[in-house]
Amino acid sequence: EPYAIALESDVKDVSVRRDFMRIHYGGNHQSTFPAISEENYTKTGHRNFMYPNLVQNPESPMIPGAPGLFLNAAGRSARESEVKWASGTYKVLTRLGTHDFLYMGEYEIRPADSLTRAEWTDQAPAMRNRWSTKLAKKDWGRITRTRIGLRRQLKRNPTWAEVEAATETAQKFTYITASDISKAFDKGEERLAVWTMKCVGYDEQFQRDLVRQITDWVASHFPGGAVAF
DNA sequence: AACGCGACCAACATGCCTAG
DNA sequence: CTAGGCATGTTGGTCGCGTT
Repeated sequence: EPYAIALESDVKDVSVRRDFMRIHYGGNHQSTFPAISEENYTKTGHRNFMYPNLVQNPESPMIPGAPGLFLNAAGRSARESEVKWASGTYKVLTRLGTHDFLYMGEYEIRPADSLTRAEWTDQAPAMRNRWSTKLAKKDWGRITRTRIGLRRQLKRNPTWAEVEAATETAQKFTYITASDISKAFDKGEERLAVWTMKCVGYDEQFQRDLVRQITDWVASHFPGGAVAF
């Protein structure tokens, strides 16, 4: 099932920093799906980038061409949620470590069944912890917090319409803690939505450009030389 | 004591978007 | 056109814990 890539490994295995990607291809240096300006799109011809990290997405591809899974707290399954990432392919660069994003290939991202309760509890504590604390704190955790808050009030699972209605109000359910969230996932009341990531191509020219540019970039930013990129 | 690892915390800047 | 706010985050530091 992995996509076969015919590119010499000393080119294929060269990873880059987000700072470098921001400067050469645009987008902010944090987002998983950074928005790319028209200007940068015109310049590079690329605007579909995806930068998963392995803590929140332990099933991200780690080897170019390999398939993977992308997780998201959508409050409902990927099949039920609004259509995202349906058109076109994405250049996936997985964060393998600090300053270490590696191009995996061109990926199609398609809805799948949500993570089961068992699949959640089998995950590493660091992964579950990360999701719980982020969902408690971040704006994008609001749907999950709302569902948990409503479940408490109603003594039953809220409908999607009820969740949507609640997000129209000022109530952001910030009193729902990371521990509350963690318990809700442990009980299977909340589940992470899942998308499959399938490699359908590999942009050799893109990777060759990265290698060529990163060499110059690192040389100019780290004149000492002995800095991993 | 030293070391490695993970958890945790706070600082961080820049491109992009939206409101005016 | 400009100003301000936002971004499923990254980074580097500290701390606690268990191992060497």
